[in-house]
Amino acid sequence: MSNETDTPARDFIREIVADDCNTGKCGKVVTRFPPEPNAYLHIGHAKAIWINYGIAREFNGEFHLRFDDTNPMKEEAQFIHAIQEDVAWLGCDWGEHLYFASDSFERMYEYALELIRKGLAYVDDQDAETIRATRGSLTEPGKNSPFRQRSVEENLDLFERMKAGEFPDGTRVLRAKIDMAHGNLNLRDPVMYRILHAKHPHRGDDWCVYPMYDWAHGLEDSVEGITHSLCSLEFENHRPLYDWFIDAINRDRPEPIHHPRQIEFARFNLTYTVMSKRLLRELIERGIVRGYDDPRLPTLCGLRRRGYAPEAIRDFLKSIGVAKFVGTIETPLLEHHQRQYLNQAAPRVMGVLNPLKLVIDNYPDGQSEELEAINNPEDESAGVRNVPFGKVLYIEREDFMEDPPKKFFRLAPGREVRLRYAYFVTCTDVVKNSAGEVVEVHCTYDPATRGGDAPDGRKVKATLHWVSADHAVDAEVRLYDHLFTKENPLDVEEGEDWTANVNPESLTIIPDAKLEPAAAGHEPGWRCQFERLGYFCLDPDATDDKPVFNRTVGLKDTWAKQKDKGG
RNA sequence: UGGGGAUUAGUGUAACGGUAGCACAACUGACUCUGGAUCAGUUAGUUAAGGUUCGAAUCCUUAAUCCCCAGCCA
Repeated sequence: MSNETDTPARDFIREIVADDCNTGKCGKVVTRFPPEPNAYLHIGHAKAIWINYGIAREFNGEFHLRFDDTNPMKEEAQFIHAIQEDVAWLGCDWGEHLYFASDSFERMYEYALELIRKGLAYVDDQDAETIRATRGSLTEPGKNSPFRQRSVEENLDLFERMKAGEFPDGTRVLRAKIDMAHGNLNLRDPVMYRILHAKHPHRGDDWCVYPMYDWAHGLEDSVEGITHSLCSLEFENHRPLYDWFIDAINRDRPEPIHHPRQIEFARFNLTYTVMSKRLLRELIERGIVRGYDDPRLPTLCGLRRRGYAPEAIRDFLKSIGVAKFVGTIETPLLEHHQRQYLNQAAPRVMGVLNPLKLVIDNYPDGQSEELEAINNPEDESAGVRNVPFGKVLYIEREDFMEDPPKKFFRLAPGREVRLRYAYFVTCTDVVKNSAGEVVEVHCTYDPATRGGDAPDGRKVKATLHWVSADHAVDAEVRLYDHLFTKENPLDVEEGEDWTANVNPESLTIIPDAKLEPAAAGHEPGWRCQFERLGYFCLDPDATDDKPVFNRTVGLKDTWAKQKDKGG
């Protein structure tokens, strides 16, 4: 069950927002998620989305989705669609509030003109290299541009001509006139506009001067009436500039524009995976994974394909909290929330990954019957189904041992176990191939135990899942493990490639798993539990005659742990 | 030698001058027609040193460590 109905935790941002509401500093709370349409979203973005959406919802406010599309060199329309799909899938509804920063370009341009007229911005003819060279360093002040003292008229003229397309890319920029000696480098006459003759995915060829993030972002927030602009920690250094720009516009302005409040929170790292755009792209380009939606990736499309439920992702995000400490979350916490949710929500089914034939010698030849099974022991409303049973079955190879150790409760020669929802069977014999491997297990069954209980009250230590050989559906099953073998994938030897820790066994494909009929006939994205094995999700690669399942997450397995400890 | 942040069990996160709590992980045990789930329990923490105070994770001072910033990226 999802935890979403619990009272929300009061993190430091929610306290600030609540305070601003109580003191009348803001009316309706308005937040936003402002992705740049140049990449797929990952679980880290989900935190930002969930904080912004969650706060808007809790305070009965508004949540906006805004594309921060100020750099046509990097942005593509395909991401605009993919991002909307992911945000919607997460369950964050922006309603009518879909915006594009580029729709405000006209307004931003007018504001820029205002700054020029106030002598707070100037056109700089220096090239990028010179600007960088004169910015100074972390410990040394920068130098003023020789163009810093241009007249307002000249600046106005030049900026207008920049916009008109008179100058080639990179020849001029508009800069804010602040302080070339400021300790915060962002305040050393930051660039506001650069010339880019490029086709914009949303505005086409309308513009050839494009605003920089710092100039644009606060204005976007202001235009939309954002009250709390919640972003990640690396923008802390930019807040003084965010505020400076809006204050500069409002200086001597009869009608001041809205001034949102920026608050920063920490991103997080996840063990055994990477989240940076660059690294994710490299994994794909080098063929280490199949694409952005590879189920081993922490991208939202990857998690979706893997079978992660948005409800469970939200529970996870809630559980990690909101603070200013950049921590590393252990992947088992993410998995815990998937199990917790799926345990309530996923119907059970029986499937055998590594089939071993089991023949019931005293069961009549050619006979079969149907046995009733519970669809979800955690949810009575899920009802029951019939599972076909016969003389020849498949059981999990790991569920049989010819020479079992003490703590092994499952099937072994002479031992009686229960076949789930079916009968008690006792192992009487095994058949081996020439290599000495067990290829067939022979048993007898007790007809009196039909349904799974013995009338005489005798107990068995184990219950096995099984599939009738005559009725089995063949399926491909993909098992996933961590993409990296180390908690911190980037922990590599000096000089070693960063992919050195890629786990060669992160994907195991089982081409010939056997499933009960109820596992067939579903739509991609259908989630279920294979009893005793884990949660699985139907992959889009599935065809009509061959289902393909991804293992979302395994069940906890104390026997596996036991086994590991033993040797 | 600059500016901005951070630091509470293994990992996250609460405690807002008054009993350091919760979750995950780990470990016991109970129960079980999933070695799942559930239930009960155990281990384990305030970066350091001073100071203020009846009382400090919390306030002050100093130090240590870590993160971010020198794009015409966001």
